[in-house]
Amino acid sequence: MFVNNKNNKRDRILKAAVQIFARKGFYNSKVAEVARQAGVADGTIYLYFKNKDEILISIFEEEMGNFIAGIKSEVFAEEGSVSRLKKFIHTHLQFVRKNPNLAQVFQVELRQSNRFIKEYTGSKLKEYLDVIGTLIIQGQEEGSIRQDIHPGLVKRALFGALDEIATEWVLSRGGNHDLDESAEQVARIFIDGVIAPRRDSSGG
Amino acid sequence: MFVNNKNNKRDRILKAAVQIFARKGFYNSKVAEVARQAGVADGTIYLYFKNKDEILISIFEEEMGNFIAGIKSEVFAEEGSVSRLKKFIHTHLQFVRKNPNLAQVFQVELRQSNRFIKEYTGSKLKEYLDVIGTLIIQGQEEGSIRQDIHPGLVKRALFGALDEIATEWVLSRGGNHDLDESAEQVARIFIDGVIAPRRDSSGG
Amino acid sequence: MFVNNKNNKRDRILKAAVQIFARKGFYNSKVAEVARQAGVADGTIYLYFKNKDEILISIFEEEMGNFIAGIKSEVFAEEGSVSRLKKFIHTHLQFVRKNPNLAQVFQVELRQSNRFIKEYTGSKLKEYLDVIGTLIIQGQEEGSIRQDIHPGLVKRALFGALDEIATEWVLSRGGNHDLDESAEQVARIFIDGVIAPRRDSSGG
Amino acid sequence: MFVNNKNNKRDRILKAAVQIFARKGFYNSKVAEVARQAGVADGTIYLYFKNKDEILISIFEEEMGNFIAGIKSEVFAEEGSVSRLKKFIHTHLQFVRKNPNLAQVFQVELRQSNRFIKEYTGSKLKEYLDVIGTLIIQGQEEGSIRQDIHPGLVKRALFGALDEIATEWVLSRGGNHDLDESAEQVARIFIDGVIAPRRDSSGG
DNA sequence: AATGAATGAGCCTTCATTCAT
DNA sequence: TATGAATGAAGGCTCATTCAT
Repeated sequence: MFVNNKNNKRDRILKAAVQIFARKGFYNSKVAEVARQAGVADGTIYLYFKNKDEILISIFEEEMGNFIAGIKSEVFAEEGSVSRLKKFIHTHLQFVRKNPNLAQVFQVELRQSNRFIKEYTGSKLKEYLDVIGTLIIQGQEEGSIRQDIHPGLVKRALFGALDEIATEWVLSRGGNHDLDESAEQVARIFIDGVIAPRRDSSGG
Repeated sequence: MFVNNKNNKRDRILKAAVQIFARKGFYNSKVAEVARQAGVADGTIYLYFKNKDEILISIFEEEMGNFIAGIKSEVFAEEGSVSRLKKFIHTHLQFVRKNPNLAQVFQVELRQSNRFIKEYTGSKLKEYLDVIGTLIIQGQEEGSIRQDIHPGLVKRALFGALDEIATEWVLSRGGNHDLDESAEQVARIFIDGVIAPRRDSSGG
Repeated sequence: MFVNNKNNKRDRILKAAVQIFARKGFYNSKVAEVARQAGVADGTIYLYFKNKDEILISIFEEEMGNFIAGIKSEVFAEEGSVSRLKKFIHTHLQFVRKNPNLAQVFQVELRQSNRFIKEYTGSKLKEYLDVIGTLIIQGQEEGSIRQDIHPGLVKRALFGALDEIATEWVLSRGGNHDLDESAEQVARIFIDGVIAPRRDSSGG
Repeated sequence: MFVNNKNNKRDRILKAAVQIFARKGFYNSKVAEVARQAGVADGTIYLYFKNKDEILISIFEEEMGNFIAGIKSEVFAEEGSVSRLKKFIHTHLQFVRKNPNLAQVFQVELRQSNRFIKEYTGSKLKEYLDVIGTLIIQGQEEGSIRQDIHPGLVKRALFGALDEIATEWVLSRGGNHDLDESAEQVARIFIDGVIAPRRDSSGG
């Protein structure tokens, strides 16, 4: 789908970087290692990326771009905001399950680049969070989601919850639990809350 | 108020490190800067900490220890699991608001230490998460929290949500929103869900 | 004359190290000084040598290799073990006279590297000592050298004597005596002994 | 004999230094280690010695002083220069055998102190070498030692030979040979030479 | 005289980046 | 475009020495 022969080498570098960064962490990965893994010379890296940080940013920008496009089409194929929210949650964690190295970089290593955190306000991250925000707003408009919560807050809360669950899964290398089941649970919590249903309320 | 004058110097180093790490990031902070800020010689640092990583770990271990003790006493002073859950959420974000530097270190810099992430399975972090877990289990026992959710999942989801909100607040230096209001919202979402109340259920 | 232009830089570093180590001593020489003297950057050193100790080891290994080859060809061009022994003694001290810096490193600085002394059982040093050992054995076989001395002991004793004389010469920067005359004397002592010839033995 | 209760602590430091220096080498021995081994505080060392080098110098000066006095009385109890020379050789190597730690420091570690080698012209070492020199001169005067060798050269050659043999013995921790037998051999070589006796010369 | 906590100068080594080929 | 040898700034850590107690 995104086969681009012209940027063959650039892609190889990016793939190599994902492997290395995931395995050793950003700060402990050497540019020379990425070059070796990609099968190019050290200097070649700098023909495609301004510096080490830019490799990380590019991984995020480009892979995240693909992922956002994908999750959007999945989510908006559903009908109704609540269904779409469920779909979002499942798709997010499925992506993690299917791309553990990339997820490791997203979850953990990305945060180790100061330039990323401090300077990169993150159009892509913002765009991703806004998918959630949009869902919430639409739900509020259609009446299926309560009015007294801020979309901007929900999107952070939901993203944080998914992120933490993904991080734990990634760090424990999937040992601890089933991500699909986790998705089910997160959906339940965010949609219906943790509170026990009030029996008497339906009695009238 | 500070009990131990003996560890005066150790404390000063720790406080200084929190400042410096928060301001410049762990990897961009020099040991010499921490020393200068603490008013000690470079070498003195190594009388109290084995290496730079150990300073970070110690910040976490010790401050987190205090915080956990504090939040536990606050939370368990409340009656009922739902009230306790609310209290937990508010206290977590209040702590962030009152200790922005420390929060910055917890939220962002701590994750830049490989030793922390890879080796430190984190008894303190686990202990903190288990406060939430315990609340959920007690709520399930007393019937106020639904049975079909896993405490282990809720604790991750709630911690992740709070963590993400705190991170955004810390990175935007509090510009974007009011953390107390955010706490209110998170409580609402986790307890009651985002779904709109079913009108007919109340039988009116 | 210098065969390999390729290892131009490695050679320059080695030459520079000999100069610096001889002048200031191994432990008081800074890698940066060697680099400056060699006209390369600090980091370049580490493209050719794993660490500071390895520079010292390499000096020994390579220069000693050349020297051993040279002294062997000189010595074995002579006829008869006694003549060969004389030649060995003279050649050893001539080398010292002609390469005072290198000799300084061999005599003094090399012994300051723990790795050298403790770990380096020294194939080259052993090889050198064995040149003497071989001479003695051959002399014993041909009857020109007495049977009641151990070649392994003679080689140590002779090497030690030459070494000490060289060290004194090196440390006094040649001021005290003429090395060729010293060689003559050492040959005399080791071959004929210090004892006065017995007059009556010649049978009058 | 040299029990000096006043300098109890100074002695303990010196003894400790011999142990530590012998075990780990001068440059790899820490002053703090010597202090611990001696059972004193780090700072106490500096009440008795100006700096680390001075400890080494003092070991040499003081132990060497004792040793020189001892070897002199042993040697000059003998009659005749040749016998005295033999006695010297045996006593030197016996001392090594009986004081391996001290010998290790003399043979190896002492050379690692630049101040020692460069600045310390070594009155004690000179005094020791002069014991040999005196023997040779007396032998030449009494006619038992040949006139055509320089006492100054012999003393260096003999000291170097003994030193090298001792060093090997010390580094191999005595495994390789018997020092008394070595002494016998060295005496034979230095007195009679390595050359085979000329049969016909005595034949008349 | 004794302590030992504190000092801080010093240096080896790493590694992101450059540039001549 | 591509190379990879060369660069050199930067910093964590050590340890001999000091000094207030």
